[in-house]
Parts: sequence; C-alpha cells; structure tokens
Amino acid sequence: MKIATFNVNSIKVRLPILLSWLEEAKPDVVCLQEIKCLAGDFPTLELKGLGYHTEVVGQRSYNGVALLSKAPALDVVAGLPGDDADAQARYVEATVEGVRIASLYLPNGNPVATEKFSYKLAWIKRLKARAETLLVQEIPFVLAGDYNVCPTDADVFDPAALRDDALCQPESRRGFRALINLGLVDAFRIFHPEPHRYSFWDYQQGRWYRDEGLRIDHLLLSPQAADRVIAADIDKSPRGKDKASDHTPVWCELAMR
DNA sequence: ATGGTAGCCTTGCTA
Repeated sequence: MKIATFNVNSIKVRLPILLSWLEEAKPDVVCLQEIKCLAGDFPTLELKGLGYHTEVVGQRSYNGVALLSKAPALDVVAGLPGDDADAQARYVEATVEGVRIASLYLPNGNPVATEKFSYKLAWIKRLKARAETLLVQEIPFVLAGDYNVCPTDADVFDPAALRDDALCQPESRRGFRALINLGLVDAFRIFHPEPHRYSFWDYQQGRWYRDEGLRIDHLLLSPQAADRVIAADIDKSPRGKDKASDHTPVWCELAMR
C-alpha cells in the first residue's frame, strides 16, 4: 500500500497538478493539507473519477485536511482529540485496509513568543497523546502530514537563517522527538540518511531554483507499520510545475502480506 | 535591506 502526504496549498488551484500526479504515482492513500475550502466545495467528483474515496475536514480560507483512498475509509475521526474548543481543521484519521492513517496539518507557530507558538506546542502534546492511544492498540498506523518541524539541522538549507523560526525551535524539535521516542519511525529516514533533502521550498527568493528548502512533511510509522515498510521517498516533480504548491509529495510503501 | 510570492469570499492575514 502506497501512502502519500501532500500539502497542496489550495485544492482549488492545485487540482490539475494533483490529478496528474495521482495518475502517474498511483498512491493507494493520499493525505492532503491546506485544502483551504469547506467540505462542500471539495472536488469529490473529480477524485472519484480516479477511483478515490474522500474524507474531508474543511475550513474556509485556511487549513483544511483530507484523506483520499482507493479502498473505503472506515471509523473516521474528524479533528484531533483533546480540545473541544479548537475549531481549526487540521486532522482527519481513518482505517484503510486495516491500517489506521491520519492526515495532519500541525500549526506553523510563527512568530515565536506569541500565542501561535504556544498553540503549536499544545497541538504537538495532543498529537502525542493521540499516538499513545493508538499505540496501545498495537496496530499498524501512519501519522502523515505537514508537521511544520524540521527535525534536525540536516533538514534545513541554512540552519543559521532559520534559527529563530518556529519550525526549528528546540521546543518544536523536542516535541517531534517525543513522538519518535514513543517508538514512531520517520519513514523517509529509514531509506535516506543523506542530509539536505527537502519537501518544501518557499515561493520567495528563488528557493526552489536554488534547492534551498526544508524537510517538514513526514510520515511517522507505528512499530507494526515500520515492520512492513519497503520504500519511502520525496517526489520532487510536482514542485517544478507551473502553478506548483510550495510543498511536494512524500510517500512510503507498506507490504500488505 | 525586514524586502520577496502565493492564496484567501482580500484591502490584511497566513504561510
């Protein structure tokens, strides 16, 4: 089963690029972030045309996540548990072919020293609590999405320039490591130890052209999922197209028997 | 030198 995560930065604008990538890459499950639309405005029919079921947690203008799957998605959880007052559309989770899969959009957190950063850290704590709940079940699961965390300086084109950014703060990295220390595995790093591989390039200052990016889109695997993973990579091709997202897809493949 | 780009039911906010 091939599982991908892709921050599309507006599903409306990115639909042509997404559809052509789906036809080419043929993922079984796709976790989308920043769809930036209400569930009712999501292009369900166009995706059904390529054989995908859709589960959408939408929001006007900002955020919004979705789960696309060739097989039906069961037992859907909409929203990250742990704070009923949190209205931001950043999490959807469901079971596909026996694998529990979440599409998550972790808060950016900039600027640091504002309530945006404390919201980010609180959100990471809730995600950790959710991971602990899932771990008890001893099932294969994948937490995939835009984490807005560069785990180490090897995931940043210029660590000094990003030193004060919320994506590289020690507290952000500590939160990410807390997930790893539960026993979750960064799928990409199993197969790619090399530094300076990125999943995001800012639109500004020629970052894509100069390959000056960040690795912030991750698939974290439960031990039972990590036992099955046979490949993982970043697919840079959608980022080079006209009207590209500032992110590109990251994927992994699980052996199903 | 605090710029630059992209997307949003826009005139500022978010990333």
